[in-house]
Order: sequence, then structure tokens, then C-alpha cells
Amino acid sequence: MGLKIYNTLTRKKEPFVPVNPGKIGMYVCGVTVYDMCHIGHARSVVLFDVIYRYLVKTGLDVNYIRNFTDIDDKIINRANSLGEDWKQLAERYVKEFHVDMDALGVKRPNIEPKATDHIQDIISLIAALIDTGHAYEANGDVMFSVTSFSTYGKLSGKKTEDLVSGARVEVDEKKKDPLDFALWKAAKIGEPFWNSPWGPGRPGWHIECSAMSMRYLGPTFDIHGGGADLTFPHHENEIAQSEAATGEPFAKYWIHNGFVNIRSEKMSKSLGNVLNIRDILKETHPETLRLFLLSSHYRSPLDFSDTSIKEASVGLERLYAALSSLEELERSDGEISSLPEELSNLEKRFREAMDDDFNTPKGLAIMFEASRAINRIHTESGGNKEKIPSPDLLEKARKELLGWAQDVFGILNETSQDFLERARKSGAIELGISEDEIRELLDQRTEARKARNFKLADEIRDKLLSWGILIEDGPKGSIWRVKE
RNA sequence: GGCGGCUUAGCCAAGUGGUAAGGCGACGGUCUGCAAAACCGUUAUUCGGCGGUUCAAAUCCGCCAGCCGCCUCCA
Repeated sequence: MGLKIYNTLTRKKEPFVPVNPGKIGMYVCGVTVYDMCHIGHARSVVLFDVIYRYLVKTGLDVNYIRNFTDIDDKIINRANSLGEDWKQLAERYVKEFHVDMDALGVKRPNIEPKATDHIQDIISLIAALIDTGHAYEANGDVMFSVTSFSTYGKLSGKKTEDLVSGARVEVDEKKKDPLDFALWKAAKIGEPFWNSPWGPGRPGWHIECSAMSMRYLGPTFDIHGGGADLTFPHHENEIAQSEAATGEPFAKYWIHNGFVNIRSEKMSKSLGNVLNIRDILKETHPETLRLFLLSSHYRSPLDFSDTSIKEASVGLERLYAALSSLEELERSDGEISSLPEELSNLEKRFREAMDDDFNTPKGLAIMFEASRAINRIHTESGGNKEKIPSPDLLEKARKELLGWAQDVFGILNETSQDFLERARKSGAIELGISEDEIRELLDQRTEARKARNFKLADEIRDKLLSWGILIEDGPKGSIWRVKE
């Protein structure tokens, strides 16, 4: 077996063979900090979070780097339009990024380098490229010479001739060739700058990732990731710069995630349908959002809609409910010395799913199958010890299931009681009903049922239902929850 | 114009040569005063269409149709 990864570089699923056994270097392109993060950022960050968690789970020592682009045209423009200092603006959005990602339960990478903290690394790298004839200075700018790097286009599958004839490449007097791109940009008046051998200026976009990844991971490392849109030109240019400078292969495996659509439409500022993580989390449990993001394969497009979020939410509740049932079964002193298939090979099945190019939908399916097995035992046993597996077996299954859910997928981190309690609280607030009021009606209904006054009991239930409150009568009394 | 990808049930979605996971929804049953939840069963003889290769194809090849992405800042 062993892990297989779809590599954009070869367009094939390949066995994962680390550069240095047991020691993994992973670099993921982070965000440009000029605005709040949206659902698309969430998909990318959560995917690589899960990949990172999985590699760690399998016992690998992972050095995970995710950068912040904190100097860039967009940042400067935004700062100017807000009348805010660009540095302050960038720092502000770094903080906001962390607020959102912490809320989503994303693990912090080992290092989160910022471009502006690596200006000297960038300058050294550019100087090396000039020395080796891969870059040239032009009026304070430094450009990378694409024709000097013979394998340019190998990641995105583009031919340089096609790119030129495409006529969509930027025309710039300073370029010797239309495909050349900026490594260093001379500062215009009023723009932030750093001094360099070529005069005051700032780094181009692509060079920072080459400089920072090499700084922390060396010239050759294992995994480089990012959104599918970064494949070209960003990652293509990174490869060219890095390999031209070092003469060694750059990243070995390239992983790219697909886009999130909003109600079947492309998300874009012009359509005005950009969804911020912050706004989504106002009405959606963070674990629901994670479940949603992991419910389709990472390279496929993912459609965000009310329906898809509702499905994820219902699914999460189902998993928590099963967890609750499992805990109850553990307390039943069961006497069976075996577990159903769906609960006994969890470790192996999860690994098989994730080893297959991080197949998270399959991993989730395993959780749902386990849930059904738990519920089946719960209902079919009717509390009969002779039909329930022993507590130690159930505990082992629960720990395995939770271990994967929490450590790899980043869900089911609450106790089922807390989860249901919180859902009730926030739901009641959203509906504008006090919990006391609900409890009072529930008590009235319980009295009515005791008196076998079912007409009144049903009236109360219908009344609550019309408010969006659902009642479930169980052996231990009636409970309520907010209807989805 | 160039390059690449996708098309699986009412919906979402796994599955890359051996006879269609999982979820949501719907319907029938069990349970319940009735419900809800849960469980059981049913819901794709078939994987966009047409050909081909093979003992065997959703999976490989060819053609056609539809959808999408990148080539420009973008996760």
C-alpha cells in the first residue's frame, strides 16, 4: 500500500517517496493579506491542514511552512484607498486570518514566514539569478529571463510559443521577451521600498515563495501546494526561478485544490457573491463547514449552497448522535467479544482511504458506516447485555473513530452533550425564543401526556414546531432541538 | 486561438479493468398514544451519446455532445 499523491507535475497518481525518509518538507502558498478570507481560502487551508494532520498521523516528521504575502500591489492599493499604513493593514489581516483559521480548527504550521521578513533572502536569490545569466536588470527592475530556463512550462503543460501567441501576456517595454516576469520592482514615488543593488524597490510576487521555501526546506523538498489557479503562472515561475538558481530539482510533489462555486456560479468580486469565512461562521458550526469542505474530492469543484451546507450540518449531527449512542453502549456492560466489521477495522480502512490521494469523502463514508453500525447495535440490542459488545472493544472503536475524526479531519472535537446543548442555545437565540419558555411548554406537554390528554400535547408540539422547535420523546423524557 | 479537466440515481458524491461506497431526499415497515430520532427494506441491470479493444469496461482507445477551469490579480 502506502500513500499515493496526484502530482500536477506528472498528471498522475504517484507513490509518495520522501526526499529524506521520515522527514517531510511541505510548503503551501498562503494568502495575500489585504482583505478578509473567503470560503475559497478556507477550502485550500483546510485541505492542506488535513494533509498535514494525516502525514503527522502516519508518524512522519513534517516541517510545514505556509507563508503570508504581506507586500504586494493589492495591499498598497487597499491601504491607499483606506488611508491606512500598508504595513498596519497587512498585520491587521494576518490577525484576521488567524481568527478565522483558529475558529475552523486549523493547526498552525511550523513556520508562517512573511515576505517582508525575507527581503535579504530574496535579494540574494535574485543576485544569484543575475550572476548565472537567468535574470537581467532593466531600469531598476529585475526580470527573469524565461527563455534561459529550457523546461519552462513543465508544471502547467504550456509551451512558450503558445503563451506568446496567446497575446494575453502583458506587454512591457522593460522586458526582453514578453514572457519574462519581474523578480524585483523599482519603487514608484510614495511606494514602500527596500534598498537593493538595483536601487530602491520591492520583490515581485513569485520570488518570495522561492526564497522562503528554500530558506526553511532547502533547495529540494517534498510537497508544494496551493489553489489550482496558482499553477500558472505563480508555481511555474517558482520552479523556473528556484531550479535556475540552485541547479537542483525544486518541489517533488505539487498538489492543487479545486475552486469553490457559490450556488453554481463562480465566486468573484464582480458577481458580488464572495462569501467570507467570518460571515459563514455566524450561522454555521465550524465543524459543519469543515465537513462540507471535505465532502468532495479536493481536486473537484465544490458547490456552496444552502442545500449542501444543510446536508453537512445534518451529517454532523448524525455523527454526534451516534457518538452519544456509543458512549451509552459502553456503559451497558456488554458481553459480546467481537465488533461488527464497520467498527473493527477502522484504522486500516481510514488509512486506505487517505492513502489514496487523500480521499476525504471516502473517509467520511467510513465514519457514517461506523455510525450506522453503532445505531444498529443500539436499537437491536434494546439494552440486552448479551447483544452488546464488551466495553473494552467499544472503547477501542470509539477512540479509533474519534482519533481519526479529531486528529485528521478536525471534527467531533466537542462532547456530544456540549454539541447538542450549544445547538439548542444558539438555535433558540436565532429564533428569538427563550429556552425557559420552551422548557415551560415542554413541561406542560409532559403533564398533558401523563394525563393522556394527547390533544393538548399535540397542540403544544405543533405550536413549537411552527416556531421551528422539534420535540423528541424518549425513554428518559422529552428533549427538543432546533429544526434545520 | 492554445492547454487541461469534468459528465455516476431526484440531489450531493466515492469508485481508473472483475460486475455500482456513503450522504441528503422520497416511499414502505419496526418502534411510538401519534410523531420525531434510530433501525430494517425499496429507490442506477446501469455510469452524457455512438463505436472500438478485452473473457470482462463507469473504468482503456476513438469520435460526438454538453459543462468548466487556466492562458490576466485570484485559494
